[in-house]
Amino acid sequence: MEINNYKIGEVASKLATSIRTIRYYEEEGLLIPTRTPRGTRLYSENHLARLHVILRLAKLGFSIEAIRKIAEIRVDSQTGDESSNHVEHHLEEVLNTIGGQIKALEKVSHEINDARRVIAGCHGCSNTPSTQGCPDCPVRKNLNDIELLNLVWDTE
Amino acid sequence: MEINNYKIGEVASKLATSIRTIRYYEEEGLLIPTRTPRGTRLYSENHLARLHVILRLAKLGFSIEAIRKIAEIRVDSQTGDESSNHVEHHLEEVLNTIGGQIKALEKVSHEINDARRVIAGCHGCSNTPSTQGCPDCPVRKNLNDIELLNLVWDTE
DNA sequence: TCCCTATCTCACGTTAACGTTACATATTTA
DNA sequence: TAAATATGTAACGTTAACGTGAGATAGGGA
Repeated sequence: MEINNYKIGEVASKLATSIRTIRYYEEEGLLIPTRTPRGTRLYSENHLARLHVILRLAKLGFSIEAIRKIAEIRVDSQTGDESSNHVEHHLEEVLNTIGGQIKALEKVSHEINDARRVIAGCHGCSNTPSTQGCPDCPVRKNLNDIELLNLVWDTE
Repeated sequence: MEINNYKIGEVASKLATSIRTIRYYEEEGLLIPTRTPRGTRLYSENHLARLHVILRLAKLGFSIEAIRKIAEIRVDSQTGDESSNHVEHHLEEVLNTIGGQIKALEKVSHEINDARRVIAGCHGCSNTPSTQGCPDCPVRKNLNDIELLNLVWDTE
């Protein structure tokens, strides 16, 4: 079915990654190409699609191990009900982790926005705890509500 | 104002991190404690709040360098308009990056759910491209719509 | 066929973010 | 005050995810 085969150099430039990375994923068992009789690696369109997913996940911070476990869904889901439940459980975990990550990122995002606004309203003083010239400093007043401000505020 | 001071061991257990990590952040200039005359590190409540933010960001994948740059907001926002604009620009970048990360994570999350559903509807066949026994295999039919399925599908 | 670029397989190098002794003080507890 | 813990500095070790040559074929165009 698939007619096109690509050599590793083409694959690398097509997906904007490095040859070493592709070979590394092969060492890790994530992407096994076919070979010419002489040993040159050949990648099909399927390989490209698979590699694209791997790169997406890697960029999001998934480790090789985590990607490998996600890839094992099919295998395990075919080997009886118990292991199938095990896989379902693992997937739930993954989804929960991702969900938590999203929540945490949204929180940080909001805090950065809030912090920016508060700081903008404090052009006069120097924003240090020892400052006496700005007793109602908005930064200090929001330290408890906007946790990220503690990073901006000088440590005592 | 702040009365409580904590030694490094207390801080580590309070924030569920390691002593080495705290000292490492100090080496990196992110969290500078005061010292007793003899040299023992002392951390105030402010230090704790600051460390908590650092740990949150680190857990989200922010590098030390990225955290440092966020912490520099205050400093730079006080040094004239040009650098202030520079900081604003950097913050926009950070927010865009976070936003993109959130979108990408949501996409993966949806794909995992979709993939799970599709695979569940394919208990019979072996899910490999060479399978002839399942010509209408739902996995193959969704390979283009649900990119993550390419990771689950055996590579040709 | 000659030449040049691409690929191959080792195998050592690199960076971030800590972990892990080792050995010397400091502090706390019995 | 002695013993048990905690903390200090210094420095080498560790892991993941590649980067970077070295030296030897392979493949494609003039």
